[in-house]
Amino acid sequence: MPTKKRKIAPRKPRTDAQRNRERILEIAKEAFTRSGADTSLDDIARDAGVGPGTLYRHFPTRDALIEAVYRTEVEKLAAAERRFAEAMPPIEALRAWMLLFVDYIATKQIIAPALNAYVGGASKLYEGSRAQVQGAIDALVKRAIKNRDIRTDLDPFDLLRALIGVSHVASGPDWQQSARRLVDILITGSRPIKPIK
Amino acid sequence: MPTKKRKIAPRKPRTDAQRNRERILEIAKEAFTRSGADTSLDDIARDAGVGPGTLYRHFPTRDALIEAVYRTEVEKLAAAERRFAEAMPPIEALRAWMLLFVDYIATKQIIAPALNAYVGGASKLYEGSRAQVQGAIDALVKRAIKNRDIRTDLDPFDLLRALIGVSHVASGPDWQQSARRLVDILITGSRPIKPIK
DNA sequence: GACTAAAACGGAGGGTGCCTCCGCATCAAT
DNA sequence: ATTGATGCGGAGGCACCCTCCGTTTTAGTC
Repeated sequence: MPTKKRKIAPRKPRTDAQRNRERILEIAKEAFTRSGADTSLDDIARDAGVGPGTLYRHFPTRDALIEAVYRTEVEKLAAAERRFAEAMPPIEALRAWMLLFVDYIATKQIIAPALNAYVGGASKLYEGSRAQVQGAIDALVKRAIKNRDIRTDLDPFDLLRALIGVSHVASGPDWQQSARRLVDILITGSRPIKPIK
Repeated sequence: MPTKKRKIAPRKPRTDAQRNRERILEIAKEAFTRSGADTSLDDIARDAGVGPGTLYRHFPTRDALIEAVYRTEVEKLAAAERRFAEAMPPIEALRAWMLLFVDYIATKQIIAPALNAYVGGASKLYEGSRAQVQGAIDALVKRAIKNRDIRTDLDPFDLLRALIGVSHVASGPDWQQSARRLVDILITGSRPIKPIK
């Protein structure tokens, strides 16, 4: 059996497939950002210049497509975590990242439903990017705890949940200020416990 | 012109219309609770023993139907506010109501989308019940402020936003505990400002 | 360059849900 | 009993979802 690793050679992926995939992603990103996450997939396919069959072969479900679009965005968030952690004191890094998170989610409505699937656990599709976000907030919280900026028993995942909530709700005229106030409240509430009065 | 108030007499509403309306509401409540807010409306109509036309005449949009189903639930929340306010000290009443709110929303998924429309302002449909919820939390916060339990600059609407967020996300194995922790954080963060350190 | 088999394409079409329209049935008032 | 208004319901047009499969394109081979 001279086949070292399954079959003889894995063959090179076709270039047209690759091209189509990217084109669909690009169009989908626009469409989702413009018209929300329930845009017609047939429309997206048409705009991308492919048949519906092609779209569905690349992305079997709507969620799969959303997830793919969304993954690149998540990577930017993870990158911001690293940047902030280097440049600011722990508690400020955490605050800044939380604000960025809210802003990010709010402007790209695509993500909200996907995020809900995080905590809902309804779908296994988002596992990959969930880990990224989780990793980012874990790092920030751990760092802030080590610096005694926040209480030791804070579960980062709780904070993530609250953040998703806040973001989800972000819209309306003054949501920016409201979000800022809420993040402040969350951070204040996460400070080390000090008996009041 | 002897017509005092528009036309002569407003005529009595038809009994069959009334009956159908109630039957639709009943079935819709079941269906939404059982299968989520995007159950087929044609199905609901069929289960209620009426034609789709009848359903749509009574409730022109899906949102209108959800709103109607949801209104009775909101009234229970408002009632709870009054009960708590009488029976507990302000801060505890607020906490208890917040927990009830989360629990309530989480168990009846119907409501979540409707709540988002509150703050999103996308729809004018929920104005009525929005006022009820707003009234409840306003009263609780005002009372707690008067008692110096929480900071004076807290906007009740912010708290409502955060609550909706928390609720929206409530699911998964340990969401109950998570929600409790988050409500605690929110309340701690809403305490009067005391310079730390 | 010609050949071949695998891989990908795309669009026709069946299924389902949304919502409207309008001829017909039912009801309140007389 | 009559009548005009009010409500009923389901057929049907539209849009979207997703699949299936005959045709086209491509990578690897000679």
